[in-house]
Amino acid sequence: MGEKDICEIVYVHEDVVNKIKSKMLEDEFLFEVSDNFKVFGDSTRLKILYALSQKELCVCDLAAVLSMSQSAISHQLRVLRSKNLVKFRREGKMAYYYLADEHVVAMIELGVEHTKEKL
Amino acid sequence: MGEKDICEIVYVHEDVVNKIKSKMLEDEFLFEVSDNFKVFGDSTRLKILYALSQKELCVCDLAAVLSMSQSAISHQLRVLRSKNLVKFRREGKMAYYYLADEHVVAMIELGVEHTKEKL
DNA sequence: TTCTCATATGAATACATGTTCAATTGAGTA
DNA sequence: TACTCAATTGAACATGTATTCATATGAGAA
Repeated sequence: MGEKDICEIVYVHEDVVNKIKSKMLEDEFLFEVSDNFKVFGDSTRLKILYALSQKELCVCDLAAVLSMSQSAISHQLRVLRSKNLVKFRREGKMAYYYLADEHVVAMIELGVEHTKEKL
Repeated sequence: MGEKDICEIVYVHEDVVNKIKSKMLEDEFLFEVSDNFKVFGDSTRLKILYALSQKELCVCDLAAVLSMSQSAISHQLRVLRSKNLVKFRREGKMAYYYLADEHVVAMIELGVEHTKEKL
């Protein structure tokens, strides 16, 4: 009886727990959702995304705008690419990055809104 | 000339960079926004929030629903409290937690929506 | 008071992650 | 070919953070 490391069934509201459990989304799915939020949870990446929401920019421009090293920016762009939040096109030696779609803008705007409201 | 650790001004699109720089939001503000996203960027916290969006629950119920230790849940609830995403009321020995406001629900829903669309 | 039990907390551990540094790639040019 | 330079990449380092374990708190019951 009772599961390890968890409070014993005896004093849990078993019916409520089961009901909520049945309503919960898949663990794997919620993990994915949180993983998506995580991308926006770093100020460097958020700045990059916000800058790109104004105009497509090359890596070097982004480095200048954020006052950070090209390498640091490039590493973060890699993350953003892997999450399909940004795309890029090559032009000569340069790589111009831009936001993948409108969802990204919507997400940023919601975050900005909610943060403003709490001031 | 040129800033340390940043690509030299010579090959940067100086005009573009300055324009974007002027349009950027305050560093401090964007840091705060990313910090807010970060709270949703952990699956345990997201699960807690999602569970609470169904019904207010005590710590022990949450532990049972998530199949995690009471201590782990309590630590995360502390984070959620500090970010004003959840509130709680005491009833005897128990502490019933519930979502602080509708913004939390809206945020979760947006995250869920965006994640679904990418499948 | 003493005991039980739901919750909270502090320290320690383990793991994840952002940045730097150095080296590499690859496109353009001489 | 050799050279330049924007961008990428890998390894190392430092920092952050989630969970566990042990303990403390504090309310209710005996």
